Amino acid sequence: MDDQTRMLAGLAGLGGLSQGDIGDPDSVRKQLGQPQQDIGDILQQIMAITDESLDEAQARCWPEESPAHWGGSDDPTEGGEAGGGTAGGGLPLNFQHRKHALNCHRMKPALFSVLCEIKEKTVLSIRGIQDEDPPDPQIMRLDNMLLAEGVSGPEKGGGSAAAAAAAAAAGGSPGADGGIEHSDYRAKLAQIRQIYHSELEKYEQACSEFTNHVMNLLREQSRTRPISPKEIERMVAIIHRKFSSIQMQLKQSTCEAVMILRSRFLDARRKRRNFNKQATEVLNEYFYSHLSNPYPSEEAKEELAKKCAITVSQVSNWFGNKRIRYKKNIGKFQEEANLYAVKTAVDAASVSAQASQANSPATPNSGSSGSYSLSHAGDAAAAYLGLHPSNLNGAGEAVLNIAPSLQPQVDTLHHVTRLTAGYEELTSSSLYAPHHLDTSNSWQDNTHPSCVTSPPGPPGSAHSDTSN
DNA sequence: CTGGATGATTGGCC
DNA sequence: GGCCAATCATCCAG
Repeated sequence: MDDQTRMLAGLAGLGGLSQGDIGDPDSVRKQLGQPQQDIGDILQQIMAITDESLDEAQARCWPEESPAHWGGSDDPTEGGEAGGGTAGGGLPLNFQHRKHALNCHRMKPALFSVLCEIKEKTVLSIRGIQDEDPPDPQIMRLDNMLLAEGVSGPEKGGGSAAAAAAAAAAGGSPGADGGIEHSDYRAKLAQIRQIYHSELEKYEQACSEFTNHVMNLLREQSRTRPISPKEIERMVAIIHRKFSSIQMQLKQSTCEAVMILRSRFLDARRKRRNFNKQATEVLNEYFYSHLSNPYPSEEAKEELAKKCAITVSQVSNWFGNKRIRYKKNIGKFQEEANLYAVKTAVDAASVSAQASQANSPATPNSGSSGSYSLSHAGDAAAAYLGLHPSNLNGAGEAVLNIAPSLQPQVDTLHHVTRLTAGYEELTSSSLYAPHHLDTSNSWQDNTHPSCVTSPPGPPGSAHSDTSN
């Protein structure tokens, strides 16, 4: 039998096969019988290549450097030559021979087309199972965050802008060491950024290398088994998905690193500095002179902030803390309150004295033009020195129950209050009426006296704020 | 080193 | 949105 007759016989044998039988090499061999032994061999070889493991295939394809060998030809038979040539380096000789023989065999195109037909059907069944999915919202979130933190954005500006914004948000006193910590933060952020980008680059490189490798592999295999371009595309998409999940891990850990860095460097609590003495004094003066309503307006807050060289939110924080801590333990603040009341009064006295000198003595309230007016002094006196109606004797004299060491200042205060508003005004005004904190902890309309010299503070209320 | 003081943050409420 | 209350994290004097 020459080649031609063998081929014809082979085709005739093949024609008798049903579609299902073709899928089974054993049944093919059974039906072909001994005379068509070579066709059975061919089939076996095809199946062997189809079942070829990835490692074997890799050994065949990977050494090639130039993509030129798989690009050109549409003819599978021609591909054998090209494939054999490219796979030359380091391949077992018998393998090359087998492959070459298979590719050159006259039966190969016929068998290949049958395989294509089968593949077409099976591919149809799996097509549509996995189509391109929408962009992962989580990875978008991570991207946005990295962009906002200045890690994944443009090289310059993003990071420092974010750091500056964070530093501004942290507030705090403009200490000299703030700059050092800030630059330290930027340096660390830049380090994270660098690591992130180099890792990202590595992943991208690895991804494209692996994609190329798989594409080469598939194209190489497509010469001996049917692989459509769509399948290759799908495979590439799968690879990209896998790598993007790795990228997401990288982004996640980068975000975590940035968060830790931020909390370490920019958390204001970690940079807390006590306000300077002057600032505390200014705030305390305002607080105790407005004890009836220690809620500074926006304008007052701004003014205090300016005076103390702190931010408005720090003023708000300070008043929030002060109110709550004062309320919790009035007894503890008694002495402080006395001191500030006296101080306020003394200040008022000096203002008043200046005013008296400057103006007519007949204008006793002329000193109220300062930041803390004389009415404040009266307010303070009423609030802290017990100028409650019940504490006034019949002659309108205040019965002051304060420490002996404060007596000189109290005398001054007496003087001041006589000079300025006078007891009548104080007692008839509503200044001290709302100074009291009631049991419901409301600052206004309370029941217990504002007299800080005899505070009814909760017995044994030992400052629960320091529970930590 | 320790405990109180204090500035800042957070969560709930109105 | 401002305030309160609880809490955290740090400062600082003893």
